[in-house]
Amino acid sequence: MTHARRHGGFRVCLIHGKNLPMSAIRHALSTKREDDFAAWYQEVIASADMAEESGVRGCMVIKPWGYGIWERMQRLLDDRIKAAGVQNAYFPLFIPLKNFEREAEHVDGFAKEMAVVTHHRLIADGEGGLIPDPEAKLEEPLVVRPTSETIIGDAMSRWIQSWRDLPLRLNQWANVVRWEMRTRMFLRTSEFLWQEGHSAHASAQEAKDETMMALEMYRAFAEEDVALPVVAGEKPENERFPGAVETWSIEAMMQDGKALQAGTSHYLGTNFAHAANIKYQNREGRETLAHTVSWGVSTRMVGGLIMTHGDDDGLRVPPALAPFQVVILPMLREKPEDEALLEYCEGLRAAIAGQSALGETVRVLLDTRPGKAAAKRWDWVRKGAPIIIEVGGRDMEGGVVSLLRRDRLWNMDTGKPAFQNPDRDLCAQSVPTILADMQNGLLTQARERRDANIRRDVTDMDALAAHFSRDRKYPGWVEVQWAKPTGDALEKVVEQLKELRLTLRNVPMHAPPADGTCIFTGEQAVERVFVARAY
RNA sequence: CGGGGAGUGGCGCAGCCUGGUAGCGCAUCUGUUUUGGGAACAGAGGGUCGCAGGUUCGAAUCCUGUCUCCCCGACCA
Repeated sequence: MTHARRHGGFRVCLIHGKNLPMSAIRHALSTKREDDFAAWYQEVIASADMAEESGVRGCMVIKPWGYGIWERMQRLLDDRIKAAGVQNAYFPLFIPLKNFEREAEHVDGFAKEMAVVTHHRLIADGEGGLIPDPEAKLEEPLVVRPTSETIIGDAMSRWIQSWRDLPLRLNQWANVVRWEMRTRMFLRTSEFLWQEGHSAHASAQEAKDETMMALEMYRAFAEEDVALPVVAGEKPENERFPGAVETWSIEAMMQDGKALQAGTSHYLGTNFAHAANIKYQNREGRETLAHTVSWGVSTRMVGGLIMTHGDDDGLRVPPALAPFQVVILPMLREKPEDEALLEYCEGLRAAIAGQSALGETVRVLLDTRPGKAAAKRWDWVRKGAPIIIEVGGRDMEGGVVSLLRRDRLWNMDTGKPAFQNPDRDLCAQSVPTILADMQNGLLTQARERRDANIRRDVTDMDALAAHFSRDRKYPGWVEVQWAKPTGDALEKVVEQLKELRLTLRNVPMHAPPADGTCIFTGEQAVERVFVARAY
């Protein structure tokens, strides 16, 4: 009985958030989350004008609104990276094939998904087409980078001679290519945009500290900027980055209960230093291998934002990331009185632009494109602009405006948009408060939803299988206790989970110590680990 | 890569089985009337039917190949 009730509770909690009178409301999207989450996700992207298919396998065109959100992420994360003392640099797109041959695990991990450049010229095929010129075959093929450990390692080996050269801490913003079997916009594309941090250190401890520094930076970025509650923890051995000694991640719960790995930080030990010959003379004059670290966050974070904050009316962009936080829509009539209205709106725009919210100048757009305000309103609702302000002649006469908060879109009594009508000047002053409240509210809402959908009382495999049975639409996550098996024993566990379409996510950092038995082996448990379906 | 589905104006689809001048809805443009709120009416523009071959007097339609997208798996920092 508890089960049935919980199940019902989960569905309401995961998708609706609140019990709205759904039937009375005409939503801005045609697909609801609870009806078809995957179709809903794609409709949000299309109707918010974020991205579209390109015709090139697995590659997308990121449109201004989607790219604007990514640029905001870049800005805020880059500020954090620089504040941590890491410097930006740029390394080549092409990596010599032989670089990958030096680290066995690394090549195993990536060989199956690499794009390779083999020719440097095209010639006519005699039938109106072009083919790679057989005469222009490269001596050594070039790999389009799937990640840059090996080429940055080359540079590090040249730049590091002495212990005085350490630590060397770099970051690059770049695109990478991984020839994935199955792609989904933003979540897994053949080409994606990211930042990759790379550092070399004198000691294992210092390198591990850097690994944790990056992980904590990601946690703060996710929660404070993206309003994405995450669990930071260590990945189990089988989920490690190829060639890493330790892989840490931040994991977020999407509204369908699946887990999304939203950022990773790897302690690479001396594996890559050995492969790339990153050595230095220590204070005693002895040649020593450096310890290296890498960490990355990608455009996948945009997908996580959509699946965390989107609703049945489209996207909701957290104010910190919104390219425009406030959009003003004058109700233009193509008549002489438009001029006075525009002047009134311009006054509002200037007043809002003079405000500062979340530590930055408020980003406000006065949308004067021709068209009806009501039609444009729904465009901005679907795009997820935090505050939409409509202004008509009657507002102007009364010295007020019509303000709509994207996080409180509907008046649940009337089933209509929940407009407020503040005084124009008070409205401008209240914008920073509203934006801060919304940023905070989105995080709180997502965190409560996540916490309500984590179970910690599952102690045997039958109960686990029941919890994740096929008729459970959105089962969320389960935190289990385990004996941390390794090698073949771990493989067996992974196989068991695979049959349930489940994966091990991570071992949360701040969990209470284990006090039970291992759900997989029955031995004394040593720690807790999250089990979930994953993207 | 395995199984399933689909590519036809910007978007969503019908037509294909049974070959014979390319259609519908939304969107767009123009005009009129409206308009405190996701307008109505009238008219108009826009497609070599994913691409390449083949069969045929004639191909969106039949055949072969190929590319792309979606779903389920497998795969996946």
